[in-house]
Amino acid sequence: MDFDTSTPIYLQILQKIKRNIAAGKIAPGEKLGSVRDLSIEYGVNPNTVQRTMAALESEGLVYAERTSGRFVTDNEALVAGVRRSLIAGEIDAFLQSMQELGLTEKDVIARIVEHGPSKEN
Amino acid sequence: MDFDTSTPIYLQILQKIKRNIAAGKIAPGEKLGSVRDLSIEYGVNPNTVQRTMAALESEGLVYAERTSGRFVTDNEALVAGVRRSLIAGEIDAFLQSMQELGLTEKDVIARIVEHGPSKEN
DNA sequence: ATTATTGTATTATTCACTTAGTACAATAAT
DNA sequence: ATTATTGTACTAAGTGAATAATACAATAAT
Repeated sequence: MDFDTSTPIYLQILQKIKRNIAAGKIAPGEKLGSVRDLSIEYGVNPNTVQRTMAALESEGLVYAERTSGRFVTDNEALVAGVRRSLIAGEIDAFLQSMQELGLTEKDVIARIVEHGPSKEN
Repeated sequence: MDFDTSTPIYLQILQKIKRNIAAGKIAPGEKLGSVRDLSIEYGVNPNTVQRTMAALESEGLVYAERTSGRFVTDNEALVAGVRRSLIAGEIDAFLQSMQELGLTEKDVIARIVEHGPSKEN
């Protein structure tokens, strides 16, 4: 994984995992890699991953079991809420940004349309 | 101005000014506030503003004149290019993010459409 | 010529993030 | 019982960002 030097690594990992949970890429109840394994996977210090996990736990998105490992919450309502929150927040920020740069919502929609119909799922 | 603790302040100021230039809020050739004044306006150390300005200069967006102050470049083509680049980059990032969260471009457009017309909520 | 304003440079200090290394605690697996 | 794997805690060191406090350099205004 490639990190942006202008944002703390533990936050970048946090956001990545958070988005994966919100998107369902990591399902509720699913087990995460161990702190040690993830630190290797991300190429960072185990302490950094530990910090990420502490933050994710304080949000209630994951929980630790002493020696079994760490798991995504089973609270699907919470996950759904996080997803909605992420989407709403990003849309707001995006539209405001486009407006500041002089684009109306019509302009934005036109740009998205011509952006190229991507493959359907 | 309120800063995000997770990104260097000098970069946040950089992006804000850069966007203002791209949006034409600060016109080509227009004078910027002095380092000292801006540091007060933003509530940060003059050194921090100085660092921002050094970065903006390395991008060619502003230039300094010894005692007159600092000005936005007269190169309108450069400014226009920066604007296009910002817009294109943000649209790409936004659409990719929405796709990751499970929204198609149609979904996104629908959300944008229902976003604007309803100022009442 | 003097003054004020501007950009610029320098040194020191504090703080958060990151890494490194080590150790301990709990429990599933053997 | 022992071992391995997991989460967790701790100390030390290095780095970049931000602040604070000065000082110097250049020139427009007076």
